[in-house]
Amino acid sequence: VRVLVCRCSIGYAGRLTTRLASGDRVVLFKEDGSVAVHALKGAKPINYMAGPTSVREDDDVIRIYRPASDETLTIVVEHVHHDQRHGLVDSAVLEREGQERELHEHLARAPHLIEAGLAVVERERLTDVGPVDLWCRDAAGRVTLVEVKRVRAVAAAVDQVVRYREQALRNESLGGVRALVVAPDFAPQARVMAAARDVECIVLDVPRLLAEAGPDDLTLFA
Amino acid sequence: VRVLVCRCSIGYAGRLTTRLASGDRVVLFKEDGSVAVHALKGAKPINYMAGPTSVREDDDVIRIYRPASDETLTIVVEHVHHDQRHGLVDSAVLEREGQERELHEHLARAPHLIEAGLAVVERERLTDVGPVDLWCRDAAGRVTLVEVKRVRAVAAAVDQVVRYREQALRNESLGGVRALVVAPDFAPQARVMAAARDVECIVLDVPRLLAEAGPDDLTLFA
DNA sequence: ATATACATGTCGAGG
DNA sequence: CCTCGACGTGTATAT
Repeated sequence: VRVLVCRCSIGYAGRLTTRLASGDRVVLFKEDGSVAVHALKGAKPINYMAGPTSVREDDDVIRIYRPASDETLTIVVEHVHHDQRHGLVDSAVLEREGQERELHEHLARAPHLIEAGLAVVERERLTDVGPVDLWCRDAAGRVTLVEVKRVRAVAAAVDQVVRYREQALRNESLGGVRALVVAPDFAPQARVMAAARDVECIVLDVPRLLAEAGPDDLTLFA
Repeated sequence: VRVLVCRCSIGYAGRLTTRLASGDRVVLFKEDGSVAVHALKGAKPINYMAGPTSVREDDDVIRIYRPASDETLTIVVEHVHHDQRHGLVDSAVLEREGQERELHEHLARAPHLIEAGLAVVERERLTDVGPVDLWCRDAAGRVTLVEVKRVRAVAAAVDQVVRYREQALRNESLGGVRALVVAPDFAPQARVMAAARDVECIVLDVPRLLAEAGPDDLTLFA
């Protein structure tokens, strides 16, 4: 990895065109050909290129080209504060825990958290318009489709479950099909949409429940 | 900005939990409190924290905490290859060309690209369920709502313009309101949705048109 | 501060 | 290979 700290101007041309006037930045060149330009603020690079790329350096102009997508990043170096290559080794991979998939599993084991009498028939049931998170039957035996959101639900989440319901109605010609969105919190527009489309909003912060109880104790809640 | 090149192990706990075993990485600490951890591959940080944060360093353990979202990034430093602070200055802002916003402006100047006789009444017209990209009237005088996508349109884009149409019908009690999606390309699901909901799909790659002609020559196309 | 939509989104799973 | 939805999404903009 090469770490270049410099004052520079940067241009990008590819999916769009960007221009960044002169200023100090930290530029990382990695062995896989990827490049990341960090400005002084923000967690994400202000400019970047995915590898593989070809890097050409003519004097004070560094030109990074990515043939696969015909993108070019051009860095005009005006002053070098620091420039060093590091021979580094890293074989570790990032391990994640606590994704939406797990959420479904926990809810599938404790559907009463959503509603008394609810029974999960199938998880991730595939339809023509996408997978339904939880395909259920309620206490009255009605088909009930549940879309689970780990974070705040927005209008799009309501649209999503409405699509599933339409498809379910078409393919199964069932009497009434209910549509639910389960989320820790709902955006105002989502509430409006849900009311308009007859979708039920269930406020339920499963990650927090899991944190407060043990992962195996979800059945304790009601 | 502090640039730390080191062998380290990293843990993140917040919206989920991640763990990264020992390896060499480049860590950037910025003045705004944000932190970016770069592994040896990939343009984007493998771990990161948005600012503002508090950073505490006890011996070989660096703990970054973000109160706003109760997230913690923990870096256990095993070996320091390089560690340096740089006093940097950068007041430039990234200028982008070709964003969706600009597309609206161009289309507003050349609405005939969408359809002959179309007239733009208002851009970014606000409704209770979101802003309508282009609020227009067609040659026959009918209200016509246009949703513009810079990239391939998916089902959600169709849902979006349908929301706007519903709202328009409710608030204005207009006769017939047309709904259009303009995009360089449409996903099959989007086509199906559009047909089912009576939404028209207009294939139009405005960025390419702009690239082929000059930005001021859009009116030449028909 | 909150709410909303964009993004060079990027990434991974499923058919 | 394509199609799709999730993402620790992050980030800017408008209310």
